[in-house]
Amino acid sequence: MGLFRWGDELTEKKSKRTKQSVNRLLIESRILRSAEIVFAAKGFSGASMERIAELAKISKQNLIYYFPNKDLLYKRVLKEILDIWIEKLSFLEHQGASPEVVIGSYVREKMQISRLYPNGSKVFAHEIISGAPVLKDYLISHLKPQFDRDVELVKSWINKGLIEDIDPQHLFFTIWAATQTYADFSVQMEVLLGTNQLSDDDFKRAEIAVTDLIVRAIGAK
Amino acid sequence: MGLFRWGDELTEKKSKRTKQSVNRLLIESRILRSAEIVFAAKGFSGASMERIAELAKISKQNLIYYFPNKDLLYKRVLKEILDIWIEKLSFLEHQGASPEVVIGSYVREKMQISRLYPNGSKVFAHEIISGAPVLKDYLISHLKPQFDRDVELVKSWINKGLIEDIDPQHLFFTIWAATQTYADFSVQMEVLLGTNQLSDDDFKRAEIAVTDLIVRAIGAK
DNA sequence: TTTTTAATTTACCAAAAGGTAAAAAATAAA
DNA sequence: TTTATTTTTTACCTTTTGGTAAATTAAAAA
Repeated sequence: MGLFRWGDELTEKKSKRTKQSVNRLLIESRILRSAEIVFAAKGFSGASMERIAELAKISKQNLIYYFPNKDLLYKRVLKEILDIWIEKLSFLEHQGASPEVVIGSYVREKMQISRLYPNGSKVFAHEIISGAPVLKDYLISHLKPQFDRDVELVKSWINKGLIEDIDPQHLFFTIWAATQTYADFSVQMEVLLGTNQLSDDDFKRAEIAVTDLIVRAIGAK
Repeated sequence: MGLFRWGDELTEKKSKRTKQSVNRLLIESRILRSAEIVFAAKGFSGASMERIAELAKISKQNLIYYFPNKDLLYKRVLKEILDIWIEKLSFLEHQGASPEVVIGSYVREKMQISRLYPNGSKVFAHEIISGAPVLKDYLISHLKPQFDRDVELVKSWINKGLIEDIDPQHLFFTIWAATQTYADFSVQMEVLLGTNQLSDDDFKRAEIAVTDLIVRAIGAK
């Protein structure tokens, strides 16, 4: 929670749960969902406050009442997806478990996030592709230390002979890419699989395919 | 060449190689390179003609003289990267070769494209993430048939017992994602690897890591 | 019921955007 | 050298954009 200082101020004014404040939270989350959709489709620069307001079914001026400017709204949307990742993607938690189990569950978790939060994932992708103008500091201060620790764990697996001698850093890059792509590039997949929208079944198959592939790639013994 | 009808008209007016027409080609390619950078950084909607012109060191009006509108310029940039992929990424060419060789060289080729044409790759990524408003038809008419053929080849490998029983479609998705990510998400990698820019050495290591990983994953025998 | 606070609407605005139109300058062809 | 063509510049124009300011309405607290 305290990880970010991004626009939380707005909602954190010691809310007693009045009818009004509940309604405010409702509207805010409707706005955030709309913003997520628009940012996912257009990136930060391409998104317009007008369009976000329209999707949220309020006026632009009213949107600005809830989120005084576009930057703040964008940061809040980014924060949401990062919080989800932090919550659900911890590598070190099951430190005792076997590599196969740890990596298997990590991959499955990330696949599920791609399915459940495709828009957040896309917003993140736009941000990184665009050079991470907003997130760079976060990547340095939070992601890198965790990454370094996770890499060490994989190295220890290699040293114990539990998995093949793989480059741990690039293993992570591949896992992230292979799972993230089910959110970001879903349109391409839909075309290639000849479907209108990736179904639960498509995702189930994808999850199995990717998990198997990665597990086989590390050569867990 | 005939694959696209996107703005080629401009350059295809039976050019005799006069000093002028050579200069024109020079300026056009300077513009295309600038456009690629701006589209890569901001996506279509976020890019401005003004900024592209500025990078190309001409006036906006002059830019419009060479490329009458933004759509056309965007399509030309997309066409460039697609042409490169078509030229360098043919799966069926070495049909006789072993799975390991075919997939290995495919992965290596795609990695090199990510290194040599990161901006084109990013423009493509923005386009797909945004729902492929421009490229959807192309994906259906050109990419899907090729994809289907490539999938059949992998299936035949499986049937002959040359590789593990893998879902071929998702294998391709993973290969694309794992290689593409070295263009699209390079900023994140730079942070995590603690470097300012991915070096040739980083790319060499990445190429080996990803190739090994995929080859091991298919369990080529 | 009156006063305070919160939410919404109305009215603007300056800057940036993608372009059009036409004149001026530079180059090539006759 | 004159004429035709290509390139560049200058001057505008409309629409969209993010945002301010203030008035109005709705709801909650005293």
